[in-house]
Amino acid sequence: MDNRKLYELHAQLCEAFTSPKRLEILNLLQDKELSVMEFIKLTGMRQSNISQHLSILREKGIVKTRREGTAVYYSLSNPKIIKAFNIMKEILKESIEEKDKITSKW
Amino acid sequence: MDNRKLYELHAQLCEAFTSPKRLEILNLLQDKELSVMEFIKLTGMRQSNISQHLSILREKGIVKTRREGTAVYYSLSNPKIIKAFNIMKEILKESIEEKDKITSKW
DNA sequence: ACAATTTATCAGTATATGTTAATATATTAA
DNA sequence: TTAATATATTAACATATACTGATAAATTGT
Repeated sequence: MDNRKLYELHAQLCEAFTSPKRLEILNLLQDKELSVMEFIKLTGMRQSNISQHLSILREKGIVKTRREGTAVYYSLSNPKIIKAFNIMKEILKESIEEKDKITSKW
Repeated sequence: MDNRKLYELHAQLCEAFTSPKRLEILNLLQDKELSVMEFIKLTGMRQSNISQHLSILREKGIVKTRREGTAVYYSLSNPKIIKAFNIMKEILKESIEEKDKITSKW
């Protein structure tokens, strides 16, 4: 595939991860599926807001859905995403440690 | 660290990766350092635009700089970011393959 | 068919982001 | 000090995003 096209897709994927709320949602989905009602109880977010965030994640193919009665259950399409998140968290940790090292010299 | 705070930081980091141009810049920095002039030659982007993108990457601690005369050389602060990118690319590849599988049934 | 429950969508508003052209700053050499 | 070169910053504009409250749609049980 053309590199420019790949950067475009990669960038569009990352847009999903620029919201703390969506990251919270994805972290809750690490090892289980959840319905919208369960998200509301666990996060305290508004129903419309949660549905919107889930809709964004679904559009991008990051989560998939399964209906059971009136409830819709969400789960990760590709659990590999957790691996990417863990690397990001390592980077954040190292970045914070680096900052601490510098400020501790003052 | 508080989870909410971590999601906030993680989200802010990912904002850096929502621009195809910044991803192109970071990919060029995979194994070498580059000056702004070199970026201009390699990408064809405008000088002000490249400086702005580099500024965003530097603010977020993703790249670091080294001055040599009038030239400023940019390089990755933490090469681990490439590992995260590679996982993302795998996910994109698998996502595309999945779509192909579905459409080939029609 | 109707009510209750759960989820999705819409309209409106506020805030954030990316791009360009112009200008400012920093460094070096003459 | 001045000119030349490389980089950074700014202002202006256009576009995109997030949130809320209200409403619509889907499913189930009576």
